[in-house]
Amino acid sequence: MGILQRNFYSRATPSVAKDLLGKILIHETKEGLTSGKIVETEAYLGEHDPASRAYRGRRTKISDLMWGLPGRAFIYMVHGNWLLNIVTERKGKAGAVLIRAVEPLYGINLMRRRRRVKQMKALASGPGKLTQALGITQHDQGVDVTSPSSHLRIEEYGEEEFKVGKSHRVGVTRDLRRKLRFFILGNEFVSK
DNA sequence: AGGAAGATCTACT
DNA sequence: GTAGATCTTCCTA
Repeated sequence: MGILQRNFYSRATPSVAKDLLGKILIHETKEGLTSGKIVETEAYLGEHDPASRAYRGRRTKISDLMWGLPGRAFIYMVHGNWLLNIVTERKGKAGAVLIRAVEPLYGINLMRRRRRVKQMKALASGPGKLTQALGITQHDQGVDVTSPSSHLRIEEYGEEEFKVGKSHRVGVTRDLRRKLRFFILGNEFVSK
């Protein structure tokens, strides 16, 4: 129980992606606290992954984070949506896990207000939806999710049995042969 | 300047 | 269930 330590993130990216399933993502703002159980993730590898921001070692102001300290938030905008990733691998090696969907736990009324949708299922069942629901923006760029004092952090949950499903990543123009999307089988908050 | 980007919503068949 | 419009930043020309 408790918060996930840095050594959790300082491992091979696909393992981190799979092991983040069932953990709790928490975000605190002035409006209140919201949290959800992670039910879907994707692994983005380093230099050899054409879908990765680190492809061919391409460094920009924000992709630089991917080579940095594991366990920090890495956020970027795609089609008008903020997407939340967590940096993986040891410092100096690029990698990140995209959080694609969470099952709402606390602050559901606040999420409803932010998202303006009726269906619970539509609250956070997608990478752009969950950042809206939890109020995550570029303002959280680089935040250390392993720190108990962070307003954005990830904690362990109780023991829980579930089966992990795998597939190719969603929406990427050039994917790898390997299946790098992970999700909790049968969970209704998975994006598709 | 202009286009690309791990997406989402709407309005239909 | 699917196609199409629209979303907003950042990066490259």
